[in-house]
Amino acid sequence: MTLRFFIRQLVTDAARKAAAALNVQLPEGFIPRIDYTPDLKFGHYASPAAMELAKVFKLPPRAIAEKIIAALDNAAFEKVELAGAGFINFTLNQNGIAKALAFHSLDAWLKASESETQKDKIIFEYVSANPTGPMNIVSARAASVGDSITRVLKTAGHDVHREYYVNDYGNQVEMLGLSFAYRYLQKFKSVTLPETCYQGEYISDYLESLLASVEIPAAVKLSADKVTKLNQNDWLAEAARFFSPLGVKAILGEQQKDLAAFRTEFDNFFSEASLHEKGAVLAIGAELKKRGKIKVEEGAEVFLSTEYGDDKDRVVVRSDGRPTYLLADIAYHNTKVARGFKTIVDIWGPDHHGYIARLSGALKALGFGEQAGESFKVIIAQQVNLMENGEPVVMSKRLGKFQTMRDLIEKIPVDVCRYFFVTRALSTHLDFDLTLALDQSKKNPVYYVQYAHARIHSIFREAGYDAAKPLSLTEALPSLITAENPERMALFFNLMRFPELVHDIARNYEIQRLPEYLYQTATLFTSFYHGKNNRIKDLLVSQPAEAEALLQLCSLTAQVLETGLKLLGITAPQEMHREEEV
RNA sequence: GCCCUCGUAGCUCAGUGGAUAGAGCGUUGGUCUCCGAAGCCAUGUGCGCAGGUUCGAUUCCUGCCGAGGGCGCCA
Repeated sequence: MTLRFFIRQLVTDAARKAAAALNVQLPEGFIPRIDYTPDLKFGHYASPAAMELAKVFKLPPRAIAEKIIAALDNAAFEKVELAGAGFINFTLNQNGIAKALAFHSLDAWLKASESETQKDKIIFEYVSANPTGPMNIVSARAASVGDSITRVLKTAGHDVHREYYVNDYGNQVEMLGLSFAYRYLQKFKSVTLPETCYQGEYISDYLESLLASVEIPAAVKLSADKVTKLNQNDWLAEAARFFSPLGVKAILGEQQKDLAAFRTEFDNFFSEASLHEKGAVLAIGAELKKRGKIKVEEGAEVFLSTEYGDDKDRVVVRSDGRPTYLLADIAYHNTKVARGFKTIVDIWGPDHHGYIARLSGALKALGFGEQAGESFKVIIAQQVNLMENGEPVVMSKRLGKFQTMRDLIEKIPVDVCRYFFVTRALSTHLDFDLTLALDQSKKNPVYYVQYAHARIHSIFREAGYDAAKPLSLTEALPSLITAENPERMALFFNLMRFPELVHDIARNYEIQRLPEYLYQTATLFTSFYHGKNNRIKDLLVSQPAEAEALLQLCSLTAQVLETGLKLLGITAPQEMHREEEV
């Protein structure tokens, strides 16, 4: 159980008693807010509950706060004070603090705190890059954020499914096949690649590996002799059909390699083509029609998305009878509903924001969201600007060393990439500073956090402890936390917040708060480490019991840093080695 | 034209409607006989403008100004 949850229960009880005594009704489902005090000198936690209740109770906040304090079970508190306009400040005593430490390790504590989560079945879709070329930097950002958020959701106790939607159907896939065909033809004959084809050199590279590893059927196989008497258009059509699925497979394989190198995992890669093959796409169109949400205009079937706040109605079946991408996406999201997910979250690229209204409208039209707890949320991953020496890096072909996710991974360590990508809210533009990313000094925050972790392991090595095994936390630890040792107290209460932060992020998806927290933890630890009274090496001789307790504090810090970094897909090294400057 | 994101310290940015708005970088000055100096300590006249909602607004709403991005019977 987290301390915040514990206090919230006590305040809820007290507010209920206060309401009964005053003969007023608490608002339906009232849950008092429990915040952190702006400074530990005010106490450890604070609640503005009395201010929130002022209107309902028709009393001044301070008067309500007094009633709540009077009704509060205060066994866990050293003091409970009324402050400011009506804040209730809580200072825990050692019994209270020990509540959180009853689990002896961070893992056990997190596990026990899962019960505070309203467990949900969540599907998270992210990256979903088109299988027509290498992934770009925004995909890397989405991968990093999606992966980290889902790790947090799991830790908080949710049932999470991570999915990648593969657009392996339609025009662009045919165009991909045609691009391969042209590149193949170019090996024997000078032809110009049409503008509609994929221009990237990577097509030729993939073609070569395909030619080396796959049996090419006679109808497609070319030779110098055959090219002279070729019916070019017929051959191109045939060859495009042949290369199309192979090209998708090859490119998807490369994408998966990059994702693995980036330590991002998916539970499933969902094929769009599989929906078309099953007839699920046209079937969902029929379902919308049955529900009266389709009109026919110039021979095309049009979804009435304006009924759901869209700018205009959207074509879902073209006048020639072929479904649009939107209809396939509706069918895809319908499978998410059918698979029993209550919370559906998508991370999309910046070019898709206009798409939210029509898809969420379609889900509403199909009845999703009518039941309690059902929600559909889209997070837009905004663009990434690469910066070098304070100047934007132009991503032109000529200058662009950093056009793709792979370029990025090859140049910048994954630990650094992943840290940088999660330091800003996904929905805001991100300047990615390559100069700072390559900097191994203190300027680079990820190394600062890792350094603090490594330093703790160094302390354990020096003290003759096995650093690989976390120390079991005992009641000796809270006894350290006294006002005479502000560094210990600041560090300790920061550590107490970690499980609370996990729950917050699981609720609001604001992953950027985690790297910020870890940096803060590293700073507080380093201050503690330099504190005159905290020299474990000396205390081991003079005050072995206190040294043991301090080692527990260090161990808990290391567990928090390691677990936090792991949630971000970043390693927690036990020793740091700086690469020599060349 | 419509939509999205952003405007906080010299710079890059934090800040689930609450108490004295915080970090890093940069600047300047201290600091290693001592568990790792990738460190620590000190150093600041800042919420774009105008309304509104609220007991309370940097936070929510509206308008304006400024910056970036996006708006297909492509996927």
